[in-house]
Amino acid sequence: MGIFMPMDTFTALAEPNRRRLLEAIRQEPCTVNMLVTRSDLSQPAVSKHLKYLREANLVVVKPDGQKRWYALNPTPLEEIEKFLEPYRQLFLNRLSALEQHLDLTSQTETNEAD
Amino acid sequence: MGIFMPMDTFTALAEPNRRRLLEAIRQEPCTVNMLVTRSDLSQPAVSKHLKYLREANLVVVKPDGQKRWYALNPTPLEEIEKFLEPYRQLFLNRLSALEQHLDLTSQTETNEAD
DNA sequence: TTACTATATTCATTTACAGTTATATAACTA
DNA sequence: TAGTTATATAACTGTAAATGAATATAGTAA
Repeated sequence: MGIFMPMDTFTALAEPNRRRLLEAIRQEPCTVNMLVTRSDLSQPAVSKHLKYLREANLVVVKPDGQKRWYALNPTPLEEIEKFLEPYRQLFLNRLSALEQHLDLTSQTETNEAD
Repeated sequence: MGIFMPMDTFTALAEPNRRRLLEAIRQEPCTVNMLVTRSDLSQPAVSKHLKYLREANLVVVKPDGQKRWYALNPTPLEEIEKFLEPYRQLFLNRLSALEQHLDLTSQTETNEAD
């Protein structure tokens, strides 16, 4: 009864099997059967995951006779990239925000004590 | 009575409210009440999301009297970063794998036709 | 002690989704 | 045409998790 909500990028990537399917598709366009063979999933399971990846716009399909070629559309991943960007600097110097905060705080307190 | 499975990084980030909480915590360490004020969530809701972020090891807590300071631990985000890396090149030249594949295919077919 | 503040947890309800089996559909082949 | 292949969908079951209300816990202050 609720309105239909297509799956977003983050949710689509939350499922490990979907990440593996996407990895396979990234390396080369795949038919459903190729993905069934290369995963340990049943054919309906693969089809259902592909449906979500389609909703998230992470893959595109090209029918070719009986087969349907699934190919990567990396564009939605930019959303993840953009989210991650402000954090990148942080885990590069590998110092937790709490440690940094405490360092800055004690620094400030030291300065104020001067 | 299944075994306890802590939430993984991808799943923790799949919830939009949790991403917003993490954004706030990234800018500066926050108490729960600060996060309640800055979000439109109830206190129990915030506490529950923080529990998941703790399980995913994305935040650390420092008790300070009644308050509990939540700070960012960016380390688990490297997992996302690592996953994203092979895709980055792809959405930089902004050409879907299917287009590339078709281009290469027609190129090859043209060559074969020669 | 009591009252108050900050935070966490429990409980009940609902929703989303993963996996399976069975079936439907469409394209191909003989 | 019938049979087979490739894929999708429906129905079902089980489980994780989102939400809200009520309660519990722990620290603080009087």
